[in-house]
Amino acid sequence: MTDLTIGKVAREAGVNVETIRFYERRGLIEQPPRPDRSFRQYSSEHIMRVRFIRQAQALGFSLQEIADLLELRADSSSNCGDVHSRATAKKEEVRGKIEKLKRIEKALDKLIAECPQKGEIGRCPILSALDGEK
Amino acid sequence: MTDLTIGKVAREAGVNVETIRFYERRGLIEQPPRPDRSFRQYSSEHIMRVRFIRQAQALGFSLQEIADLLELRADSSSNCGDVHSRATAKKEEVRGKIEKLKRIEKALDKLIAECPQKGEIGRCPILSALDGEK
DNA sequence: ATTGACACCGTACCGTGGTACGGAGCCTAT
DNA sequence: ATAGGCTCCGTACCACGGTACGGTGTCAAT
Repeated sequence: MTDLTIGKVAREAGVNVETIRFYERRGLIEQPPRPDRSFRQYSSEHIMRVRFIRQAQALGFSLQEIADLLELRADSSSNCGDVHSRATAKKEEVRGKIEKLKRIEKALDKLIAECPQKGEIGRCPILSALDGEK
Repeated sequence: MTDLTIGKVAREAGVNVETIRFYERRGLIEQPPRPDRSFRQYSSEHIMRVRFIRQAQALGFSLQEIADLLELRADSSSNCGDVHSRATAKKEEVRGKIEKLKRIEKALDKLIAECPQKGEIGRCPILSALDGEK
């Protein structure tokens, strides 16, 4: 029951087997014991770990940033403020991306409004707008 | 004066020489004439083309999508509505990204609010939130 | 004992948008 | 004519987050 092979961990965590090995190479997952240098023997902790990674990814953290978070957690000299600042920085980054996308949305809106939706392509105001300028 | 080498085009358009050649390989830029198989001889049209690409990129279009736009423009049977629909689709895509980022921002906000900013890492509510669940 | 399913490993490949490298060729001015 | 600067080309490399491949090894059940 407790003999978790890589395939079971992958299924439980909803990822591919190769992804587990990939995370291991990246140092995101602890090396599981391997008696007789045979198959990796995982524990349920490992499943948690993979889920942690996926949850953090869903919040926009890169694998490197996730590695940093995991290192923080493992280091008893770190405290909650360290994590707080990581999260705040990420939030600011996300806000920045939103602002940028909003500007793009506005620009597209403007172009779309100018377009008559018919007429020859040569006079398309959208394409013309993309043409010149700096 | 009109002998535009690749370097001049690159400077005028604000990109690297390699980028021009890269765009050419991708079919985004017409092959310029090359008398005697010597250096590429560009026209000011080429500079416009590179600027078009960069403007479109700034609006979130991928190089493939830009290639499609350029093909539309070159095809006399296409009309302004085709471009309009491309722009509208892109806008929807951008809106979707904004929504996703907003959800991430909210989730981060929630976690940040829960964090006491001090205390041992083992009880960090942010890290705990990332741990379990599906 | 054999079969089938899984695990092992290194390495290559995917898409995205370029950048960098290195040896060769060419072109212009001195 | 020779030096410096630009161009030529193919190919490799970067980040990012995986995915795929192929040959071999292992394990459990029949």
